Amino acid sequence: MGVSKSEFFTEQQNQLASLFKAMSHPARIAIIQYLLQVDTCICGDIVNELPLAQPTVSQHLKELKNANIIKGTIEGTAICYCLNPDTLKMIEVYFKGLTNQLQNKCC
Amino acid sequence: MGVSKSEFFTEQQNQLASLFKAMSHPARIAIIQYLLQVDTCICGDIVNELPLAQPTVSQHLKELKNANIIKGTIEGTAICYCLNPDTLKMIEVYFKGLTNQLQNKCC
DNA sequence: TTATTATATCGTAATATTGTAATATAATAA
DNA sequence: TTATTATATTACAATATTACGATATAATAA
Repeated sequence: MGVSKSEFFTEQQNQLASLFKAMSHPARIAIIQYLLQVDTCICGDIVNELPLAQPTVSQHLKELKNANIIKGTIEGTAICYCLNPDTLKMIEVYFKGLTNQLQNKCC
Repeated sequence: MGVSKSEFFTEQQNQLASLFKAMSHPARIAIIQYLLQVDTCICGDIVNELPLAQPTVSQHLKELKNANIIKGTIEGTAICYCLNPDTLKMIEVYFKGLTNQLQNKCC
């Protein structure tokens, strides 16, 4: 049916799934890595960095913004993009919790 | 077109994207959390833990197995499932690297 | 052998995602 | 005002995902 039965899962499970979905495309990973690589927020040359048409890149940026992985602020005609350290830190902490819990148990 | 242009991205970018895609559904997050919660590998009651039909759960388990997030070993008529600590550790390390790099820069 | 039980696969419907051309918007420049 | 430039939105085609009924497989039990 293509529809996730999200109502049967917890808020946290749905939120984590959305976050990972935002990172589940190589173009969006490439955007994250590019923003990490450059020294500062980058104003308006992300489209040129990717092998995709402008509307496609715009769509990917929108998904990353909706997931709070990046922030964009308007700067004249351009838009300055930045990673959101809080969200990335949150994911790191989640996986740290996972691996810590795993050490005690298992297989 | 519904087809990712994966050939234009690096191997690492595609691999990370696949890994996150495997975790981009609440049912698969629920499976991960359930395997973490129980003390040991769990043999054959994952279907009963989820609000989804057996073929659907089987499909989700297959995706997690393909992504190396869980391992399954046959145990008589049942299958014992376990988290794969290596993969989870790898993701944790990736995000640790991200947040470390972020501290020096930014916004 | 014939159940029974657990899991996988197939087929398919409903919906979501990806990508782009065309177009719109919004800020500044001439 | 009319360009120009940067980004967003719309519309749509191609493909992928999600879910499940029906069925297959595979191990054990009776």
